[in-house]
Amino acid sequence: MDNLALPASKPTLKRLPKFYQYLTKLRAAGRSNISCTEIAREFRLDPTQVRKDLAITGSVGRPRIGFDVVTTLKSIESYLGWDNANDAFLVGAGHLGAALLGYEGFAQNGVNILAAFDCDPAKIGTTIHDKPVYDMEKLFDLASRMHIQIGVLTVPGGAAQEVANMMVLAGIKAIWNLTPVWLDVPDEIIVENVELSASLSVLSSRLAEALRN
Amino acid sequence: MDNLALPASKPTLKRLPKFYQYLTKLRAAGRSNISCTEIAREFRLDPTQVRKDLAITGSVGRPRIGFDVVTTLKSIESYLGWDNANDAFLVGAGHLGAALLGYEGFAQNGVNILAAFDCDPAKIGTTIHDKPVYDMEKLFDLASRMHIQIGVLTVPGGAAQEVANMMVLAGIKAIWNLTPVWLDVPDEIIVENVELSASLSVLSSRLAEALRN
DNA sequence: ATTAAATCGAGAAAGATTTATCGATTATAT
DNA sequence: ATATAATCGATAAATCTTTCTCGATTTAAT
Repeated sequence: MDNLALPASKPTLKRLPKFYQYLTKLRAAGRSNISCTEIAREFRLDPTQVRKDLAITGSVGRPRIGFDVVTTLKSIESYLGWDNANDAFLVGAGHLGAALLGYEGFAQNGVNILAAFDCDPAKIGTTIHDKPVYDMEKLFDLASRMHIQIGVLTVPGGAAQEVANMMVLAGIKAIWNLTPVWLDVPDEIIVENVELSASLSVLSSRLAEALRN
Repeated sequence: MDNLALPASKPTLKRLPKFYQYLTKLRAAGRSNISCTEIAREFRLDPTQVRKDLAITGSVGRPRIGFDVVTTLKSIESYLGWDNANDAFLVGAGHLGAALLGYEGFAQNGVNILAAFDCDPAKIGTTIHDKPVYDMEKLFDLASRMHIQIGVLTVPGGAAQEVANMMVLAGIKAIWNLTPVWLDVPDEIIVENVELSASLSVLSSRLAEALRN
């Protein structure tokens, strides 16, 4: 398992999980192989694009046959690092946090949420979707002692930077940021922003434009 | 109000709301103007990029002074169509749906959620964050009669396509899709996908790569 | 066995986005 | 008043991403 792993562009990284999900469905339906052409049709992409994306994961296809479904699933899993999951803490057990605690996508994406943290006494000590909710105060201590690598940030915007700082101090390497706040963290910390506001804005302005014409 | 509105690229459309949020903070702090250089520093972007983005909205700056905060906020609002909000229905009042019903970002982004729909009898008839929850059965009827333009999709993946079809039939023009499912809808329907899974996957694979080195 | 059709992989071309360059403008300091 | 430094706007260059082209490969049909 040498894992030379070519670097993929962000767009590629975003398409691969979609292919994965689609391939999973195919496997369940008993399909043993699939062509790039067909995957491309499903997602309205260019077949070459799909081929290039899959090539990065190390998958190889055969003319007239396509790609083996099971092998390709394994290639994607391995390329994306889903085969050895990283432990994560979630901070902010509000509605969004609770939604994410019940999100089955974590396990599938190589992320293993161990616990949630909040400062609301009503939530501390309870469990949400079987995950314990601890006092915010314990975050630093637990995260550093358990060598947690990923932090999921679902606190209100006002607290985001402060919590992020704490995560960094506690040794967390990557932050999945679901707040609308741009986080100021050291360069070596990986931050992925889920910009709900930005996405909504794209929708609303595209609609506004469509309605003008 | 001629609104010739130059078309913006998607990246631009995603950056503008960030600038907006930042400018809002500046306004609250009493700042009257800001340079592209400073905005760029805040978001680690190229100053020219920021200038181009703002230029699209019609904002003009002055050398040595920068952009007027209040005027620029107005330009962005107007460019993104936030000044005349579109009505929306949300379908799927689970945790994620509930989180979004309480999300103050909608109003700010030109989207006005009027109601939620669900098929769970325990939820039907209640309100969540002051929004009524109606029976799914009523979606088509209400959406078509009220000329709802935006649908927010937070149902489980398995129901996504079916609900999307119903939205389209009811005359909805734009779908904000928070399910991991790729929706097959007519070309003229605007779909914005919030790919939680994809975003998480980017995080986890970037972390996997960082840990390899 | 031969032909035809589908698909692959590699590389070139096109398109989109970001970054760099440069002259013009304007507040601030001398 | 003049010089200086910051910033703007426009254009050009560079980079990144997607799409196109084409020869090679492989199954299925004749």
